[in-house]
Amino acid sequence: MTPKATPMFETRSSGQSSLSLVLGLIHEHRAMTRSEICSLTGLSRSTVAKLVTTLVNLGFASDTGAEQIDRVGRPSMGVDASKEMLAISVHPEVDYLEIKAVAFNGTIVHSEKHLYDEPIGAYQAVDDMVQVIDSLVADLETSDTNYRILGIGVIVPGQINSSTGIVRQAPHLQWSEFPIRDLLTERLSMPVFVANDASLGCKAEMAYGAAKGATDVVYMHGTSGIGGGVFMNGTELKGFRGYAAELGHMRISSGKELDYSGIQGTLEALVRRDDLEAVLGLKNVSDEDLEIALLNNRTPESTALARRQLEALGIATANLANIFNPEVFVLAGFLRFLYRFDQNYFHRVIKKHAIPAVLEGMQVFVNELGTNSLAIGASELVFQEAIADPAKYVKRK
Amino acid sequence: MTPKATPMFETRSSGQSSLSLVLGLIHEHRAMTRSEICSLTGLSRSTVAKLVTTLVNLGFASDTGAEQIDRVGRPSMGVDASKEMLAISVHPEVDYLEIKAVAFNGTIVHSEKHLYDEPIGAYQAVDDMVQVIDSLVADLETSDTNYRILGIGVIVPGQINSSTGIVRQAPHLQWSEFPIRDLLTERLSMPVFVANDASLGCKAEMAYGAAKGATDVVYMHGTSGIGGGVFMNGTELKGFRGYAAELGHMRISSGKELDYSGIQGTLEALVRRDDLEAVLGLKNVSDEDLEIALLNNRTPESTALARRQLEALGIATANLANIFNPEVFVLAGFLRFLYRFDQNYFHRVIKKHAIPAVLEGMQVFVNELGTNSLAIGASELVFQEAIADPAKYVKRK
DNA sequence: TTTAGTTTGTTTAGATTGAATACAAACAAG
DNA sequence: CTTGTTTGTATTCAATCTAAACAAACTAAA
Repeated sequence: MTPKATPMFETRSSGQSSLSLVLGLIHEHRAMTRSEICSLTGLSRSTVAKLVTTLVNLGFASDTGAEQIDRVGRPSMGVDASKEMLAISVHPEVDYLEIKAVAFNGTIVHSEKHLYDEPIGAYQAVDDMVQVIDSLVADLETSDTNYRILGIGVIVPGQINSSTGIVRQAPHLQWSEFPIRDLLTERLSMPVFVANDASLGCKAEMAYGAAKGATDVVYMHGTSGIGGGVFMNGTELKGFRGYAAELGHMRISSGKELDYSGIQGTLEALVRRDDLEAVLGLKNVSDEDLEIALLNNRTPESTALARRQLEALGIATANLANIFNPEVFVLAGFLRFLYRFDQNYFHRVIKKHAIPAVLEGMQVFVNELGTNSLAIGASELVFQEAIADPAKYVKRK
Repeated sequence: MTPKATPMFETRSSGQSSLSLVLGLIHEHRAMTRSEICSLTGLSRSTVAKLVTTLVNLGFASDTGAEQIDRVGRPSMGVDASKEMLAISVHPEVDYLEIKAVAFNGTIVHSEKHLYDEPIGAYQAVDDMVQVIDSLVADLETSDTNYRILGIGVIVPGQINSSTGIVRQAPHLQWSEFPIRDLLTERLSMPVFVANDASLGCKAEMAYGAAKGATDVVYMHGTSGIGGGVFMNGTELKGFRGYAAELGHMRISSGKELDYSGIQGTLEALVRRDDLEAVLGLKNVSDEDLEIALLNNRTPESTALARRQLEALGIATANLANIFNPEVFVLAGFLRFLYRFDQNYFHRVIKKHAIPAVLEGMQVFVNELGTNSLAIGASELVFQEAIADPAKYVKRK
């Protein structure tokens, strides 16, 4: 008997089913009525009824009574996204490890942060993650609510090969070639997903923040370096190996400044948080403090520097506008207040360097979501997987 | 009665059906056996039999007898892509108008080229297109073969809004804001599709040329300016309004040279075909002649210029590698022989400016397809639409 | 030549999904 | 209390694809 060849394509039965479609809508809206589902999906009432029942039985949603009032006709019954299905987000950083639990309806059920005095190695970090998650799982199991954990989403400040789950390079953590996904999967016996921090920030802003409703989004996040996330036509730009959207390394000038990767004239080399702190006489301050100082204590020097950085950022933005023709541009991290320092100047720079057609209808926003943005993005990694194949996740006894 | 709200999503019945899947495979392979379809799609033999029968009845494919030999087992029956279903490609350029007819199995059935002594306006061009197509259609109707024309694909050297079919700006043709799709649809009563030339070149190279099999491809085409096409994860990068992939306008230097759109330091301003011609003492020569001159008559001046241009092209390529992490990079037009002038130098520049991870496994190729590449790309616009909904196209009597 | 084994085509009988229809239920406005 | 509107539910029907059984067409080996 010849081994059956693996099909190149997915056939109907395993494709995007209506069950996924409805579950995705419930997750996105947190709460909705059956009739809303009908009109949004175009499915018939009988089909929606059957699908919702299935989802309730699987534990992804809960039936609420009829609640709508003040309208002609029989009130439609409500469906809520589950409060019990959870994703756990894990965020290792230079000086802390943050763990949160996010429910399928978007609420943050749990949050803890462990500070480190000194940077720890990759293997030590995994040990710590396992320990914290194990004890969190134990807590949740004994809780009154019947929680069910669908998986883990790891937020990594560095380059990730999304298909293998290997951290290729995380300069600030000083990790490299570290197979974090497999290590965690092995020790936690749960699905584990790994992604870059900027890409998760973008995902979250698109789902619930500044870029809500947009399908073509470019996101830039300024921390020590500049990370990027790009979604085109609603799907993430990953590239061949998953290293796409390294926007900070884009070269825009012939200058000789080096960025964190030793490359000349790049965005990251020209727009530096350190330089902004230095010109204001600060060091290692929080984003909040830096924002206040930058916007309120304007000196000729700080203005000149901010202008120079805004020009570089504007040229980069114009380049990205020419390349991607995005609907929305989101600036996060310190780029948020660099932008606010002189929005008008920034837009003038863009206008000078982009072709007019791509600027029509393009909007620039700063991030809206705050501290929970990355955790929500990480939870989406887990939830989207569950949404794609809800039948796989049976309700726990 | 309330008007039924338009569904946001497509439900199963209108989604990607197995019929489309099989038709797409037949189109791609030109000829294949039923059993190959089974193993590639994972569909059962009975389903494949039914689907193929449907496609043959619709006229998209023709049954061929069992032909396979020298293997154990009953020979599988063959299916050929139709030789009678046609797409017509239309290519207006500064000094000519080229019309070709491409069959569903990829063969070029007809080709004609009309030269112009002087540039003609957009409306005159449409008049000419209509006239040529009408007479071509009349010819095909009276032919022995029972041809059926599915639609028209227009190749435009300029920016296209793909959703509205309006030519936003075609600098060489001197067209702007020209609703070419609607004008042609109205006068030809056939489906008309319009796309940018570089994007079609990329599509063709991916389907049948240098980038065959790749899903993440960046393509750059050098003519007078530099056009680009990008496909990520198998789908074209279009952006919000369809103006994405304007790669020639990417800024990579702080120099003051202006490109065709009056923007400083862009790729298009630094890598110019005119300059190559000038340094070799040529003017308005064909790509073939320029290639021979450049590669064979190397002078210190031409070498210095080619090196400068290769450096700019390399920096741009590195930028695009960082942004897209493509699997394959395709260089077409005069970039083809600029690359061949000194491949090693080009690769050294890339290595210097790109982060190492994105270069792993990335391949640089020159275009493989020749003169018919754009026509094949344009025919794909038409055929992909037919493949998506084959039942819509009933067989002509 | 015969026989066994392999692969494919064909027929038939389900399984699954979702639409359409009809009817009942729950509401607002007269 | 009636009418009109909207939603939930049950039943029927159509479309799509699988699975299983069997027949057909081939190779290879006895």
